[in-house]
Amino acid sequence: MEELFQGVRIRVNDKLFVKDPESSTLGKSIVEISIVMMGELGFEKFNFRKLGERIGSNESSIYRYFENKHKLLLYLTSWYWGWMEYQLVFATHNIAEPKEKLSKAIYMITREIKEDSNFSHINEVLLNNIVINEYSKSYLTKEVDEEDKEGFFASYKRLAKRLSDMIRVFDPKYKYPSSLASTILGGALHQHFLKNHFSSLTECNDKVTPTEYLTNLVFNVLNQNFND
Amino acid sequence: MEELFQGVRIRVNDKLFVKDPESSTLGKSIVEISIVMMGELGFEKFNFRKLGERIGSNESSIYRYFENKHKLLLYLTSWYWGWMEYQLVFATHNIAEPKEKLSKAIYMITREIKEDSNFSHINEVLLNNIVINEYSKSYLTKEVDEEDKEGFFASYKRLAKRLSDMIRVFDPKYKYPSSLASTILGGALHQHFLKNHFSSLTECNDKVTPTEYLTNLVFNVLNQNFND
DNA sequence: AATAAATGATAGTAATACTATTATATTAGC
DNA sequence: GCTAATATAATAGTATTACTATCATTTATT
Repeated sequence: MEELFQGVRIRVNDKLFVKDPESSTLGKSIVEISIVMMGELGFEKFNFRKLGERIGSNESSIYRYFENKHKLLLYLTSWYWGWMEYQLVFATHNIAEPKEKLSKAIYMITREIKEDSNFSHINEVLLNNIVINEYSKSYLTKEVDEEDKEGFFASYKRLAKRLSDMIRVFDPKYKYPSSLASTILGGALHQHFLKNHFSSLTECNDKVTPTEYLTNLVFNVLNQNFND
Repeated sequence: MEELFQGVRIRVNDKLFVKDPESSTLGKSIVEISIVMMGELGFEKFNFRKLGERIGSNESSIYRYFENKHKLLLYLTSWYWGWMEYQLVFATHNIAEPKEKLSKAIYMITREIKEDSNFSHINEVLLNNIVINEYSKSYLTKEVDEEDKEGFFASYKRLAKRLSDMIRVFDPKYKYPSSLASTILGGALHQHFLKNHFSSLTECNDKVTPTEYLTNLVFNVLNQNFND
């Protein structure tokens, strides 16, 4: 799988940056190190001054790439969901059987990312943790509707659409494919968070994965005779 | 129901405040108006200076009640989950039949709060919206583990426990009662948010409620013969 | 009326989230 | 190899936030 990735670039809405960070060494290191630092400090304590110090660059130079840290978070998470969509499509495209296809999709979305694919300066393992801990902060804002109109959440929505389409194919009678897709996407992040911080609120742990829990959930919900 | 509430007070972990806001008029108006303003401005733009101006009081006086706005958010959401637990217990205590009991519990947790119970200075309709939009910010922090040890999330955990217990009673063989309870709690907030801001990601709307979706989900998941 | 407690007014600090300006380094075209 | 353009760095400055400290005044208690 790795080799094919070499030639692929994840597209991100270009309104999310002032200057494309992929277009220069500094830009790439802003993205690379912001992922490391946001993971270490959390979104609130992370800022451009600290990032500048760490990469040996000037705060003002970072502002030439990203308007502010909110936009940077949107960029990072958009990249992540775009990457996830690619992973999903790649992993499922040759599966014809609807159940197996959906099952694989759920696995791709709910698994813990454990190895960096190394095809770019972006570490997906670290980025996965940022998504778990910070993603909801990117849309739980007063600006969400405007930003949605600008297409800032497009990659997430595309992914959700693909998943709900697979649900529809598997069980055309099920009435809530979009809601279920959202529950899988949101629920996976939430279960990963709970297993790390609120273990009493979940059965998930080292042995029982969010994948296992959510796979069981989805296939018990779907294809029932009493979808009423 | 209303009348009984008159004599009840929702208890909140007293480490969440410096001085009990229930103990004075100023304290109550801090809580009351912070709910209004946090709803209007969102958590990020809300601050103690603006709150002080609005209630005609001094910023420094507010700091005598709450250390900072993060603690205030924890206070408000703890109150909400404590109130929700009370509502849940009250609404289900006389139901013996496990399915009906669980069904009622799901309704209580997932419904849209539409009327203020008027038994205090706290408007539950507005507070419900704050919980939908801001709750996750209260725990998606680097301090979550310490704060959990201090018991700041106790009321949420108690509620989750009650719900998972009802799931266990209804279907003792089901392997993920805690995870499912978390999914109901988190999923309900998420579906309400989606219906307001990302309608393409959910079937929920004015006609189809999150309650309907989640009730269907839970009873399809539970009591299956193939819980494997 | 005396005392304590609560609140208000004012000022000040350190950090954040930028913006603007100018200087210097790097790169690209000729 | 020189020139011009572009990118980055350095410095300074502003408005706002998130407080803390101090002292004055109001309100409640005995």
